[in-house]
Amino acid sequence: MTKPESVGSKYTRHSRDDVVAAALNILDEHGLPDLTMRRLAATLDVQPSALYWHFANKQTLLASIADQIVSRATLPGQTEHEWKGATRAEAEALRDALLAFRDGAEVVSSTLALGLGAGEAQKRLSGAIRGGGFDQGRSEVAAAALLHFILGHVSHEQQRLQADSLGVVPQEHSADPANATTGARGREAFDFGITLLLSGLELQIHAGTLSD
Amino acid sequence: MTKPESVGSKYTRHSRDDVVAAALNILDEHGLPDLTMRRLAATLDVQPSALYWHFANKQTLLASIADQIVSRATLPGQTEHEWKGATRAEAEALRDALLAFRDGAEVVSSTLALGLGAGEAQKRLSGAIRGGGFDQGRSEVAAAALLHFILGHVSHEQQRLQADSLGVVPQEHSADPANATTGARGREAFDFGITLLLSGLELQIHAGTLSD
DNA sequence: ACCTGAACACCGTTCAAGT
DNA sequence: ACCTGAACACCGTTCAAGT
Repeated sequence: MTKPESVGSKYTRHSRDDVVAAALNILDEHGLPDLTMRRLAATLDVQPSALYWHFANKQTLLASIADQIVSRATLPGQTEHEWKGATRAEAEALRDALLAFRDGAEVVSSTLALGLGAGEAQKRLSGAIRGGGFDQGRSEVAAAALLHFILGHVSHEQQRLQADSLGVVPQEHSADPANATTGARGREAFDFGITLLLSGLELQIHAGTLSD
Repeated sequence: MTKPESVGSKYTRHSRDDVVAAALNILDEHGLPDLTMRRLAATLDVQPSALYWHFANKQTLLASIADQIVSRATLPGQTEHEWKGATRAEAEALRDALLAFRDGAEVVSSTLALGLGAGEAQKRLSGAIRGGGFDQGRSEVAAAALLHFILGHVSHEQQRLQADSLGVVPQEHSADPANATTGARGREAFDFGITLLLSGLELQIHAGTLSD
């Protein structure tokens, strides 16, 4: 499935999608630091320079990877009708999608400024928020705030996951009960942050200014 | 001032602080991608290997840089007495400190998992929040949420700053009025996000559960 | 206490040329 | 349409040895 058509050509040939799929594989199995152009080329039995026929540079490739990760964030039932529940569901789906790939949050974060990858995520969030009757501008700024929290939280979570697996545990930081953003408490802390933002946003319905 | 004592030795010698100061200089003038160990060594008129006497690795050096950036986040008047104002003031000070150095937010973010650099920031925030009567655990989780938003927002801001300066402006994303996290609207969007989190947190005072 | 010199094992990217 | 081969200009890190 990852392999190309292999029509009677002299050597293996790949499509753009093949490259992205192979990259996602390396990312999930070895992490972002190991996702190099040279290593990716090697797993495809190809010279590193061949990748530059498919992508202008590594940054562009990472953007495509981010797109794939975010696009896998699908809602389960879609049975939510009120905006808070709908927005929370989008946030949870996004968290799950980011957690599904090693270093997923960091990859998506790195493409945020380019409007790729994370752009789709922000659209979903702001769309759900708009269901609450907020205007376009407010919905987008609120969605950006949600997205920053989500990416930061999950990124933190994933950094710790791999720091712990490497045994690089400075002091008590690993199993510290006060550090509520890891492990089983990860989901709890995540929900708490989302709650703060959503209930704060709800108060804004009857407010006309951005200030307090 | 950056130069060492230069007591009659055969070549220039530097302290750990000299190295950090020079690194901060490179960071601010050329950005994080240009902050390499080799380049840093060159500006200090030293071999790259010399840096490894002062720091175990680049990660550790970045942590010290993050510490410096965060420690510069000082409050102006300290005239706030109620927790919301005090917490907002800490958040603003942190934002200013991050913006004071090119790629400052990204550097601090990258050290978040290690508990260095950003740890100091989280302590300040949770300390201010505790003034509202929240227990230790809640204050820390809330501070983490604030910190994730702050780092994500400023990081986004700084990424766009340098993307624009490089002329890499995909489509209308640069001056897009809908993109409310850049330029003059950056401060506004930042304050809005902080408001959402703080007012959401205020509602939690009379709530016993983490859920909605 | 702080640095040199030399090496190891890598990177991303370009570009003419091949099929 | 997709890839090779070869090169360019870099990286972070280690380690014995010097002063």
